[in-house]
Amino acid sequence: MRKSRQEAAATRARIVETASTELRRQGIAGAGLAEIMAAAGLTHGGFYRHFETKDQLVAEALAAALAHQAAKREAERPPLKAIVTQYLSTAHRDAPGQGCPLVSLGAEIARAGATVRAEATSGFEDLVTSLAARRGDLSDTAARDWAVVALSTMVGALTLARIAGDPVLSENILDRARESILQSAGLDAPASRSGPDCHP
Amino acid sequence: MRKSRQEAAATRARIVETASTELRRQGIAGAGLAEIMAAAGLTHGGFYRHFETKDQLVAEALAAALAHQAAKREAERPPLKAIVTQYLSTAHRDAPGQGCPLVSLGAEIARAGATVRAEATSGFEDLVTSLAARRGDLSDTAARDWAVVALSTMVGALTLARIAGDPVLSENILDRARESILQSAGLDAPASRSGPDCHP
DNA sequence: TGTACATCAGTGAACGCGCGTTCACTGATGTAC
DNA sequence: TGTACATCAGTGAACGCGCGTTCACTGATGTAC
Repeated sequence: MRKSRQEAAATRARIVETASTELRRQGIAGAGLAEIMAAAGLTHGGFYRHFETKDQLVAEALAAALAHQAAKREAERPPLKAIVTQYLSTAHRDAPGQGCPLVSLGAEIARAGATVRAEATSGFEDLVTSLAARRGDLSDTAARDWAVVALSTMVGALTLARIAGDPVLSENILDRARESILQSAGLDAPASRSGPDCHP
Repeated sequence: MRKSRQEAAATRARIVETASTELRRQGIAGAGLAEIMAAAGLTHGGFYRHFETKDQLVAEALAAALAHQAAKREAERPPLKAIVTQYLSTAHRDAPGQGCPLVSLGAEIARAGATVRAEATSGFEDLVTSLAARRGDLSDTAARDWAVVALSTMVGALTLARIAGDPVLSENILDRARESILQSAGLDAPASRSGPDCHP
C-alpha cells in the first residue's frame, strides 16, 4: 500500500487543506482528527505518518489558510474598497470554512500555544500591511495605524454578524462597519440612511 | 445530605457564577462540567439536580456574565471614555475570565444553538444601547450606528490583542483602537505619536 | 408542638462515547547490487 | 536492466482518557397530621 513520495506529499497537502476548512468551520476543539482525515478521504490511522501531533496540523492549517488569502491578494491585487467589501459581506459571514481564521478561530488561537499564535500574528501583520499599502494618501505610520483599527473593526463586525440571529441586525452590523471604514479612508460619501427618495 | 431550598438556590447561583468564569477562561468546549463543579466546590454528580444539560448552563452562564457587566454599567454610570478605556485595557485583555464574553466566546457562540445566540445578541444590544446613550451629541439613529461600529472595533481589537504574542504589538492594537474610537466621539485630540517632547 | 414520612441536594461510582495516539500489518515504492 | 530487500504510506483495530450523562445511595429538609 505504500505510495510514491509525490503521492505522499500530495496527501499531506490535502490533509492540511482539508483541516484548514474543517478547523475554521468547527473550531479547533470541535474538529476531530478522524473527521478531518475522513473528509480528506483517508482513515485516521495514517495521520501520524505526516504529523507529530494535532497541534502541528493546527499550526500548518492556520498558516495555509492565511497564506492562501495572502496569495489571493497578491495575485488579484484588489483595491482597498474591494477588500473591505468582501471581508464584510454576507458571503464571507456564511462561509467560515473558507474565511478569515482570525475570526473563526480568534479566541481559540488566543488560548493556543506559541507556534499557533505566532502564525496568526504573522497573518495579522500581512493583512495590516496589505491594507496600509493601499493608503497611498497617508504616511507609512499613519497608514499602518489606520489599518490596525480598520482590521479590528472588520474582525469584530464579522464576529458579531455571525453571532446575531436576526439577519437584519446581522447585515446592519456589516453595513455600518463597511461604511465607517470606507468613509474613514475617503472612499465613500457619508451614507444617507433613508435613501435618495426620503423627500417627497 | 439534603440542603435547604435557600442553600440549593445559592449553590445553583454559585455554579452559574463559576461557569461564567471558567467558560470565558477556557472556552465552551474547553471547560468540562467536572472541572466547573470542582471549581464551585462540588462533585460533578450533582450537576443534574440543577440543570438539564451543559447547554443550559452555558446559556445561563453567558446571560449572567452579560447581566453582571450591564448591572455594573447601570450602577456606576461610567462616562463613554471610561467604558472604552476599560474595555481596551491590558487588564481586560489579561482577565478573559472576568471580561466580555462576546470576545472570549465569540466564534463558539456563533456555532452554538439558538438559545445561546439569543442571549449573546441581547447582551450585544445592551452594550450598543449603553454606548449610544452616551452620545447625546447625535441623533438616536446616528448614535446607534456609531455604537455598532465602536463595539465592532472594541471586540476585534481585544481579540487581536489577545492573539498577539508580542506585548508591544498587543498594546499598540489596544491604543490605536482606543484613540480612534475616542476621536470619532470627539473625546480626544488626534494623538501625536511621538509625544510632547519630540521637539528639543 | 411533636412525630412519621416523603422529598431531594449532593456524593461517588459507573455508563457509553469519541477523543488523540499507538501499533501490527499490507503491499507498492525506492534502493542496492 | 533485472533482481532482492528495505522502506514506509495507508489501513484498521486497539489503547487510555476525559467527556456528558445516569444512577443507587445518604441523610438533612420539608410536609402532613
